[in-house]
Amino acid sequence: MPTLKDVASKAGVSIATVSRVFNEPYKVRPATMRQVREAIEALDFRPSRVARRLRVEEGRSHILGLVIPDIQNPFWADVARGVEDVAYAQGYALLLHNSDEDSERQRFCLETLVAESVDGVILPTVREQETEIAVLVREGIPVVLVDRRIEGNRYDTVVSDNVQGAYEAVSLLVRLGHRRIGFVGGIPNVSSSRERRIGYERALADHDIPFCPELVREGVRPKENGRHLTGELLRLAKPPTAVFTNSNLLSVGAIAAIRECGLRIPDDMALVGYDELPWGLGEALSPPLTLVRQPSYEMGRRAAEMLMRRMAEPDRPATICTLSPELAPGGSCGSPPPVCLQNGASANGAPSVV
Amino acid sequence: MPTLKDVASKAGVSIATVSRVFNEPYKVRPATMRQVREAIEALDFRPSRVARRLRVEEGRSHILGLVIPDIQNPFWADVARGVEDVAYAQGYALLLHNSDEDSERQRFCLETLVAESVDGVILPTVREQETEIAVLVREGIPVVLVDRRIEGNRYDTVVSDNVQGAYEAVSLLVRLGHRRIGFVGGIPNVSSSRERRIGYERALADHDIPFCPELVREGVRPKENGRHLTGELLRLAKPPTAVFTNSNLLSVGAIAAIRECGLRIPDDMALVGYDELPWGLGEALSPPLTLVRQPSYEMGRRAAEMLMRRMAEPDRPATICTLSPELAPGGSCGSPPPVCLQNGASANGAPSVV
DNA sequence: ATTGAAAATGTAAACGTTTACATTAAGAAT
DNA sequence: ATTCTTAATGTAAACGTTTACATTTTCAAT
Repeated sequence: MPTLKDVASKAGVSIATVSRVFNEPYKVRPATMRQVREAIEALDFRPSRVARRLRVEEGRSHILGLVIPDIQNPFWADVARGVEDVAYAQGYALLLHNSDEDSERQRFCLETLVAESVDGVILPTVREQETEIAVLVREGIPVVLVDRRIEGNRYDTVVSDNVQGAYEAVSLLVRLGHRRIGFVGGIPNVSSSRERRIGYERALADHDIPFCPELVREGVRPKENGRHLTGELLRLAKPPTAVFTNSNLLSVGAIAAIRECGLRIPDDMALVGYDELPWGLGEALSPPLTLVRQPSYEMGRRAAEMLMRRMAEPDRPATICTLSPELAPGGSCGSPPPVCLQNGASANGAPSVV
Repeated sequence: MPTLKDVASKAGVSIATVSRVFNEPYKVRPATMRQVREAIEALDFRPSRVARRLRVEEGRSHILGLVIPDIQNPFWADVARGVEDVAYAQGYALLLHNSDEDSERQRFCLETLVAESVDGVILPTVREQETEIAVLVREGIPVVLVDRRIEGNRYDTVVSDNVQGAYEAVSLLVRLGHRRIGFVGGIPNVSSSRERRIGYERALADHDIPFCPELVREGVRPKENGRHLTGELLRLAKPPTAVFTNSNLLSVGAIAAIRECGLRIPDDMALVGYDELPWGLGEALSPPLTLVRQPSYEMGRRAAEMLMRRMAEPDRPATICTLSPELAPGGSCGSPPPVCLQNGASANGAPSVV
């Protein structure tokens, strides 16, 4: 691998001049420029990003870190793709880690990112009151949270309006005549889950339906749980007539559970999910799955853009970017839904939309 | 960010000693060790991987590069996850890029990886007769190919047996009585696509069914094409009675096309796909999708392990690792299939299995 | 106590850049 | 021609490690 020195001696100049060709081209005379360019070409030289990173003041290493729970979840794959696309557009490389919702692994990821002196990090936190982020903060590495927020709003964050999304989903079911609506949720101590539950309860309250604790099931690990939790609901003495699942994976589990019980969707059990199934596969089901769609790719893009902006202006105040989810009607909730997208005052007291 | 120097002065030793605590602990006296450890603890010091990377001889930078066409495709997400898991287990970080099947973008990715002086790279090549890899080879950076091979077998490669997979899928359709079987394939100049077509033709030949060119459709970009290509087949004067789609995405498109034409699966049109749908969603369809399942996660794992091994022994001969695909029966091809998995001599002349 | 070998530690160079500063070259103004 | 100003280039230090080599310490053997 040729170095600055090689190029310099080949072109008959000093290494500083070669470096300038890359970083401050206006400072080098056209004639010299040409010589150097030739040498670079001849040797097929590309500067080492590693050496550069070591020398340059922070914020210019041109690497971004992304830590997500699991790249196999299409929601996160979308986010990752969004991030990568803007990174690529700006010449940034992307260091990817899967945290697996595991604090220990997350700690390792973040420490690695610090040790690699990345310019910035995008991550959904594992939990509320997260302490791991401190590592980044201490090093002055910009962070953007995505999908999940942390109380205090001290960090740039991109979320979608989970309260609203859940509110609309549940309201739809109510309008279709359901009064016993099951809630199948994920890890309760991440903000997105909690907010969806708030939306659920608020929708019930607004329609004068009493809240019934036994209809709420929340799972810690999202493995087999969609099926398991839904199964519990179905076996209740007085089972719900509709189920609202809180993530794509939970929806898939719920479908399996409902089928296992020999019930039919939507005749015996109505279903509304959260998050799109990959490739719009929800539409390929029969009946198609009604769900709340989050702009996942867009969330990734925004997060990356936000990060770039923060890197440029480290002192700007933290902003929360709230994107709107969208109710995508299918047949899984019963008779085709009437117009239902309420675009009004955001249902919760979410911080300013950017 | 504290440095070696800070730790050294705090512990009252030289930086070399501190460094040794990390790299050659047996060379430092227990008493000194303790002091240094305390200083490290107190300052929360973590060595800079960047500086380390600059100094250390190649092959120890502890970063791997992964370039895949698209992380949003669950097949690649699986592969990526497999790679990341073994990387994590060994303390490696992972630099991820999406090439988008685009040579230009792929070139950029590889150049970045070189500039980051990664220890090794895992990639499915964009095309046969790939020239971009030369960059890596010239720098002596180990490469492992995955899913697609390059003629000459000069590189470590992990593939699944595409000829066999396609052969079994088509044979199944034949056994179910189909004689006009459509072939919907992807980019023809990557090895996996070509091999699947070989399997298709071989199965036809072995069952004395004439090959019919009009039944073969191959698309370049996998966007809307599953639907488009299948549509073409359905509108033929003499349409096929069954369709074999070559990737998960193509299968989804085919389902859409078949429905659009008002046909029913499997009564009016039988369907066998390739690659699992995410989360086994193929099983949630009605009828469930019959498909050839590749061990995608395992392929990622193997590739990463192979890479580690090559990094350890740069001079070992290139090996091709061929994994077996598996026919996963569903209802989409008609009446439940009889026993069909042929485990015999591999159908093609694939190189030695590792 | 001395010696010597082995173990522990320190010193300093190197890795490939960037950049402040010093030096030289190039023109413009006299 | 001389001087001055500005532009172009060079020099060398720094970034935070690792490691060959030099030096010091330790301690068993005499």
